[in-house]
Amino acid sequence: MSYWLFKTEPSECSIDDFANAPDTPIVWEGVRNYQARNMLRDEVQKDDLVFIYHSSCKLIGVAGIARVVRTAYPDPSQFSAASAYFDAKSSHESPRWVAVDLVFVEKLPAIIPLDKLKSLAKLSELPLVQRGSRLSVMPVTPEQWQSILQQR
DNA sequence: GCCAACGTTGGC
DNA sequence: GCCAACGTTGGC
Repeated sequence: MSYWLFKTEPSECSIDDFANAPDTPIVWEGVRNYQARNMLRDEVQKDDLVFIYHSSCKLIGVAGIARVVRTAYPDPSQFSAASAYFDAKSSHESPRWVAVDLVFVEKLPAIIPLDKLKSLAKLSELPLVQRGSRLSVMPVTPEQWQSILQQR
């Protein structure tokens, strides 16, 4: 069992979308970066736990926790011309992008803000707080996971 | 395979 | 909205 952190813009998909549909899998689609894709495809396993991180919004930080219920499969949005995530260079025969499904686990009582995460020495190796890092899917070590959870 | 130009991310 | 940093594209 591994831990992850996934970034999302809450205007697109927020922890409340999970909380409002606690038994409905959320399709985590739209990852369009190869490094992130490779982790989704090759490493994210069923029952892994995921911090849901809100970016590009007023209150930036870790908002809650979700659990993986379906491992990587072809991201449907890449085939949909109407989707913002449409990729004309992908094909059903050889899909370029993958999605996973997540379900709600927990909404944190308060967002753990990015400032706080940056101030924690134990998180210095977490790509999220490293200069220039833009990874939208990243691994979290058990120690980092506990360190973040302690900020609740 | 190099690398300039362009596009995207995401905090501020 | 700005812009630094990074990623991708495509001509050569």
